[in-house]
Amino acid sequence: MVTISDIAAALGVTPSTVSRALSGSPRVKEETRIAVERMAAELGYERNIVASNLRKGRSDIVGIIVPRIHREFFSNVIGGAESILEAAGYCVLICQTHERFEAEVKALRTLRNNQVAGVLLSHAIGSDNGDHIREALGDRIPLVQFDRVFSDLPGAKVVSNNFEGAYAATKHLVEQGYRRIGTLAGYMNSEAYVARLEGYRQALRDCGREVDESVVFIDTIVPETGHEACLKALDAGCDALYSAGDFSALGAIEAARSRGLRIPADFGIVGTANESFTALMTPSMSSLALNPFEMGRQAARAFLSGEEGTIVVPMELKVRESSSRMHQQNQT
Amino acid sequence: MVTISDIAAALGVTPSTVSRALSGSPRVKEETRIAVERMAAELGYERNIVASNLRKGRSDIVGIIVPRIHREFFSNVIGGAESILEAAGYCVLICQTHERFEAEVKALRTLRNNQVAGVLLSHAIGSDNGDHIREALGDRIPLVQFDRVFSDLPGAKVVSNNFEGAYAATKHLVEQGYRRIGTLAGYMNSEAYVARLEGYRQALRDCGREVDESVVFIDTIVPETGHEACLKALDAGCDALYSAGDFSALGAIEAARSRGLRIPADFGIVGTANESFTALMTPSMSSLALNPFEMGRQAARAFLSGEEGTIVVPMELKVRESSSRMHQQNQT
DNA sequence: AGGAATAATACAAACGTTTGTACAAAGTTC
DNA sequence: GAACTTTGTACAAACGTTTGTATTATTCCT
Repeated sequence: MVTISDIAAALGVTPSTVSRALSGSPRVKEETRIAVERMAAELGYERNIVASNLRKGRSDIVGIIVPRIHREFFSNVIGGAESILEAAGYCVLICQTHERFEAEVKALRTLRNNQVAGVLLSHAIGSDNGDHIREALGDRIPLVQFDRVFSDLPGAKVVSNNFEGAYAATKHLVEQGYRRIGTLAGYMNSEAYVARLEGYRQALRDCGREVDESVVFIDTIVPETGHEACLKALDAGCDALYSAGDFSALGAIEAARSRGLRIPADFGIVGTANESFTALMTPSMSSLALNPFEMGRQAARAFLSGEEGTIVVPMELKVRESSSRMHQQNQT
Repeated sequence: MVTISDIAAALGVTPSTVSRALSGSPRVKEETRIAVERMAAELGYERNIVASNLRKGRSDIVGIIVPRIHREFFSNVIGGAESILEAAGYCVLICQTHERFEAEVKALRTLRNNQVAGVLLSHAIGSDNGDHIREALGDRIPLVQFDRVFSDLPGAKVVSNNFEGAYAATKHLVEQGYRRIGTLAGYMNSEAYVARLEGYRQALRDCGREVDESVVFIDTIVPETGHEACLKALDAGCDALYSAGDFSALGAIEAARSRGLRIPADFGIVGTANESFTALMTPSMSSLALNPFEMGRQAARAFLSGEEGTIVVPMELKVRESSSRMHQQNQT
């Protein structure tokens, strides 16, 4: 491996001059800089990033911690973040938590020990506060949270307008003429789900419906729990559900069908996340779309700019067959 | 930050002893090791990985280069690899190429400059040979290729049994009574697609059909190109297609429907990759399933073991509605 | 031209770890 | 008990870069 010392020796200057020349310091003469650059190219020099990082105390790596990389939402966030960070000269280190608190702690430690320049994080369901995050990162490593955020942590946050989105989805179900609308609410230690639940409640109130907590089903996130909760909802007289996730909605649809109900005539549902299968299944599933790619981009930009605010990325209600009782044709 | 020197000072030993104690060298007394470990814990010491990497000349980072992280196949490979590597104490640096040669070169350089311990790679469509890979990695950084491999490069390779899989898929279409079976063959600079095409051809021959190259459509990989190619295939009298990708198959189904054909009665299709939407759409799409998670695991294991062979991960034909003309009920 | 101000470079110390070699103390052998 | 091995530590250099300070060369002014 050729080092700056090799270049320095070849040119009869010192390594420090070479270093400054290569990093464009104004303290080296234009002429010298050109000579250094030419020699570097000739010798095939490439900066040893590890040594550079050691000296500078930080790296050009940005860590991203997500529950599961193969979830469509998260892989798109990562894709969006990467597109910005890569252009800014950073690279991306991915860690998965599999929704487990311990894995999140370990990932944070790994990133800190690698002296990452920053961390983009969507916390595990298993974490119910951000103390471990604050402790692991200290105040030297900037943090940007996205989607699932702890609002008491410092740093930028990128979220969807969950309240407004769930509000719109619920109102849509009301407008479609469904009588009794329950919700599959997800995990209550995530503020995103809490906000969606609030949006659901507010929409019902604003439409003159009463909010019946007996048809609010929490901890529903996978098809199995969605299925189970839907059966209870049907028993409680529901003819529609707003689901805070698409996978639980999938389970709910199965459940409704197992009772012989027609969708959307007898039973309506709107999911959340706009997973790609929602548009392709039959009946196609209405879903409250997140914008993961844009969230990733915003998170990366927030890291780069160092600004601390909360960025809201709007959601969009995709009305499809599963909730279109009134022959609306605004299918997406 | 507390360093080994701090520990050494606190204990009245030297940093070298602390270093050896912490890495479990037999050259330090059990007693000393315990004292060091206790003091390290007390002071909250954590090894500076960057410094360690610099000294050792390599890091505990494994780079993974994929065309697109948000493609289900690749994100699952990454998930599989990560599950093995994480347990072995490595972490994972992800780079995307977006199918572009230049981006692949840049990613390789980034990884090399970060002194990664190894690289797992599925090359971009835009790369038609592996010279840049060999050059970038030299013989110091081990390479494991998966899915899309250049067979002339050294190092382990993890592939699907593309030939046998495509053979089975094509034979299945024959057995379902389709008369004229074309193929959407994908990109011919990827050996995986070449092998699938060969499997398709061999199956037809073995079934006593003649291979008609005019219904072999290459460079079909997205819905749009699949759609277009399918129209041509229909014009050429095809009543079935084996598609080397699911997305092109999706476009093909649209195309067949646009001609008023019923699926699978008038037109049959089998895709490849078993993307999650294939099972959920209507009619559900038969697909030749890859096993990306397992491929990722195998690639990671190959890196860890350092063995050089080719590992074949079997594909599985998922027969669903889009090719089930004969009332077979082996739906998955 | 002599001195001050400025520009360009050299020097040297870090960053925190690992590891080859040297060294001292303890244990073994005859 | 002297010579020799074994065991445990200390010493010091190295990994390649960055950066504060010192030094030399150049320019500018009166």
